[in-house]
Amino acid sequence: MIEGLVLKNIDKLCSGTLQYTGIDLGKTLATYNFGFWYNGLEGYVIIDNYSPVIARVSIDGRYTIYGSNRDECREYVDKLVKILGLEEDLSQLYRIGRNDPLLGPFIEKYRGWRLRTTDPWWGLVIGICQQNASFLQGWRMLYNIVKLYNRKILLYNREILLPPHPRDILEKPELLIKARTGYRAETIARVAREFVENNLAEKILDHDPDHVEKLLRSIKGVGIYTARLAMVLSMRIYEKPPIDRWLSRIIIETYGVEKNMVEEYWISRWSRWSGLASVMVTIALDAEPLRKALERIRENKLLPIEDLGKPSPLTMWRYFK
DNA sequence: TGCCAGGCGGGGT
DNA sequence: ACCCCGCATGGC
Repeated sequence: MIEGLVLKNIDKLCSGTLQYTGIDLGKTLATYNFGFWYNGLEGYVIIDNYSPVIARVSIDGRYTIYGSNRDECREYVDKLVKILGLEEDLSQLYRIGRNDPLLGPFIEKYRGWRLRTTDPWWGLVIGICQQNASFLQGWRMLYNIVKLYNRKILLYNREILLPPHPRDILEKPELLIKARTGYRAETIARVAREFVENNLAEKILDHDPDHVEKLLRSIKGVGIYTARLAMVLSMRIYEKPPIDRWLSRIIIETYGVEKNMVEEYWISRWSRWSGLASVMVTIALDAEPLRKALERIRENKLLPIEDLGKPSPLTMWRYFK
């Protein structure tokens, strides 16, 4: 119990229905999400994590937006559409990947799936927590972070958790250790400082891949993988793919390419969609550890398994509540 | 018990 | 340009 904590209450601003055919909002909301933000029927989408604006979205498309500034509602709906990727045209990617030995089945069965983006700060934290750890360990760190910082807002008197503000990290860096992030805590704190003290959010607005990658990599502890994953997850910059040891091995085994040619091959295969393809592979193979993932590929089990018995990108919301 | 895993930087060559 | 190591933590 934190003494004197008063939660800000934000109001209902507007509501409506998202009319987009061919989009599977359930899968879009479910992927890489926690139980406190998605329950199988509806989810909370954080439109602005700093002066909080939140959308409640049900899988049939109905939405309500909560915030403090009623005049901005139309702009918030536009942002919601962008976050959910509702207007992203993936037809070229589908054409390229139709018969792909790795992503073919996923691309066919999950046509309605879209990448749900985060803000750059949280995208970087996600990337850092994946460093040198299993999928499960990384997402447990993220879960611990949200729970321990316990940043909340009241939506019409309903409490909703939010990711910590970078300032929260600078105030209580010790909670990162409690969240079991280990040596990653220093990197997360450095990134938080970049946002608070050096206005990193403004600097990366131009979305030029090389410029953004260079800026992010200038932070100690943020390397090529973390920078690019954050670029995919928060800015839809797909032309510089994040390729970790896991995906690298998978590409080597599946396509029979040499180790030093992996990135070049992946980019040439997926054209400007290579970063999104990287994320798709993790979903298709349920983010299984390498051994098991390679086994799945050999057995041609290239679609997510509904009852895996353990958390996967699509089902982790059922486990982390 | 070590050893390793969806990285990274710092040290060597 | 490489190669190699240590690093928090957790799983096996």
